[in-house]
Amino acid sequence: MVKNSTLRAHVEAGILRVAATVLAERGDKASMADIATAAGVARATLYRYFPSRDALVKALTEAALADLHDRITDARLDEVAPDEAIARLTRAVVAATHEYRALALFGEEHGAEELKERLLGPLRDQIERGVREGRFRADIPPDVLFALYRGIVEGGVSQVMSGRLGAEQASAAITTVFLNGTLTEAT
Amino acid sequence: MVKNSTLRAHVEAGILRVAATVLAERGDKASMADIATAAGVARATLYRYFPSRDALVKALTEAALADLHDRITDARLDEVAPDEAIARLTRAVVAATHEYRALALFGEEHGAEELKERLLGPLRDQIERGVREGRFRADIPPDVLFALYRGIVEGGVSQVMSGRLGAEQASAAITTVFLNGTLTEAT
Amino acid sequence: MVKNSTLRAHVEAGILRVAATVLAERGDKASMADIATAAGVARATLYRYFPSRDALVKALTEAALADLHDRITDARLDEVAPDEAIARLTRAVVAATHEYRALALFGEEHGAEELKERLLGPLRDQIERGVREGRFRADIPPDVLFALYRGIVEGGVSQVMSGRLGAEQASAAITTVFLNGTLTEAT
Amino acid sequence: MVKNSTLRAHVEAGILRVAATVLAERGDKASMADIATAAGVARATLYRYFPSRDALVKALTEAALADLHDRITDARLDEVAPDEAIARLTRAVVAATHEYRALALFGEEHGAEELKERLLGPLRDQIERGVREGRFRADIPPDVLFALYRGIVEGGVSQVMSGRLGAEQASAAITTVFLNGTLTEAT
DNA sequence: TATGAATGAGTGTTCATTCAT
DNA sequence: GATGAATGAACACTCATTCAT
Repeated sequence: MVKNSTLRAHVEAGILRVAATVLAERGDKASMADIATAAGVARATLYRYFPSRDALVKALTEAALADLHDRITDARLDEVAPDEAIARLTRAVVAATHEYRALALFGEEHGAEELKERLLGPLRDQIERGVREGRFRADIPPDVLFALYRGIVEGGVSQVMSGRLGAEQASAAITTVFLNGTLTEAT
Repeated sequence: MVKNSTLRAHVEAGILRVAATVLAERGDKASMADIATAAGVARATLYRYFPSRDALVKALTEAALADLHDRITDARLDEVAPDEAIARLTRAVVAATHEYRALALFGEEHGAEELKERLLGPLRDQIERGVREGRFRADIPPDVLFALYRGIVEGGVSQVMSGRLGAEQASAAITTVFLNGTLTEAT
Repeated sequence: MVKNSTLRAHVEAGILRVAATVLAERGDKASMADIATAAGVARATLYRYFPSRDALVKALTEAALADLHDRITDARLDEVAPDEAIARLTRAVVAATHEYRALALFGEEHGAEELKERLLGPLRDQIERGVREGRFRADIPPDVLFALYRGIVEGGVSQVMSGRLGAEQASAAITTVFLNGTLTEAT
Repeated sequence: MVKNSTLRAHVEAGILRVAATVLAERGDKASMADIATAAGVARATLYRYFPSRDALVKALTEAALADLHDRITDARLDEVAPDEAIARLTRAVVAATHEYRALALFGEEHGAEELKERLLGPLRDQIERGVREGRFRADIPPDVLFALYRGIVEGGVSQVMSGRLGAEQASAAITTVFLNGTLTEAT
């Protein structure tokens, strides 16, 4: 049954989608029962697809990161200036995060370290490049810039997730505030 | 024993300090046992001081917010321009947050709503004032600016808490990035 | 599986039976762990069937009272003289109490007030009827007679539960002592 | 300090009195804290007088039984007929039980076995004597008569404790029902 | 001596996970 | 393959009891 693996993949993806939503809504205190119910399956069935809570979370993380990976790869970051690269990255991250409600991905929690590094890397790289090329201010260490950027992104995504902002608007706001700050010309 | 109440207050404060650290580190999954152990007391003793988990969290929230309240009051925000006000607020928030590891304060979770509003209010106010007075860009709604600001602050504080940055440095970075962005003049 | 609900009901009833015994033996200090162990299930399983201690006690109460209700209804009390009614009631109460070890039912403790009233009512009624009809002594208020009757029944049931007496013997003893006292004719 | 032991005895007696009340009201679920508070002393002080819960209960039991013992001794049971003996015993038991709220004394629970036996003995003895002498019905075993008697007494005492009946009335009702039953002559 | 403080051993309850159908 | 049932390992909280002042 060639179809089997495909079917299973579909169910898996569906569960992951639901799980992402539930975890985003109820936070880490969402129980497996909550997720199973929301997904319309029995708890034991949920365990058939993901043999443990960790496995589920890891799968969720990987899916989100894979999605993000694709978007970043598509962005051809090296072909544009660092600020445009930041703009593209921001759009990619906002879109992926919104898609998977996976805000927490940036945290230290869950496995998938290699994958995560593969993704956080480009972000870091672009900022470092910008500093190196003199486009970004050098008075703040790149690490800090990166941390602040992550913060802004989380703030912007939270606006998207609460429905107060569209993904495009949020991306623009994040990008422009990070790049240009909030003051008017007069500064 | 006049000292008694003071002594108790000291122990209480000590436990709160430890609890703040533990909760910041392990998150909501830190158990009362964890906190008690970290504080060097038996679980039952912890319950002597805070009769329930909620009471502990609430006390923690209130202590942190009261601390922050004092700092903000001291800052005389209305007597300076919005950007200087932001600078002072940032310093106050970073210091208080670092002191109490109370990152979560900005979240929606725990009670103490009135107090929290009393504190989030000034932040919001300053941003709105800045927009109104033409110091801050008007192309991004104040709400969004506020959310992004919250995000940057969280990012900066995380740097402080991990020891990679001093409070003063972090405050400066947060402020300057929020106000001026990351691009060099050439933009 | 039509059987499923029935099976669950059987298990429930079994647990209730055991719980009644344990609670009767160890009193209110019997823990849920005690009950679960006695029932041969894990504590968590006990909670599957009765989500809280209160729920268990309430279910137990209701089962016993329902049983007693049936027996009393079957007794057609109004069709016989008060003393025969007392005899029948006594047999019903002894049997039901023995069955469910539910001595405590007569206490004030647990919910199921309406049901309880439906059951204590007939007892009270028969005694009052007996007094009204001149069959029972009028020099003792019906309330008191009722209280004494309850006491005798509890005494008799304790004999049954400790195995020193059969239900039928106990019922007869209770009835005859209550109705005729312990003195020989000569009185 | 000769007075010391006397003073201590007074405090002890006072605590016992309060403890009897509290235990009667709240049952076995009354905590040491409850008792200490009701007695107006700190928990630790309560423990100074009674080094454990069991010790307190045992002391309470012994006090009640000693009181009862005195009353029974005063009753000169052997000098009167069994039915009069029952009447006197009933008055003694009701009074003592009411005094100490010590209904539970008849139970199997707490130590003080020898003392208890010294007291339950006379009750049993009188009933057996009554049977032997042909005053009490012989168709019910003395053990059972005794159990039923205990039940009636408990029922009557509960009326006294709830204030619905005076001790004298209750004693009379208990005695006459036990001896003569509830039916009118016509039986 | 009297007491506030500290604590170990439970209790009720929940939840992730396994098993039998 | 899907599910209801069962369970062990926590967790929040309580209480009888001990200790230091």
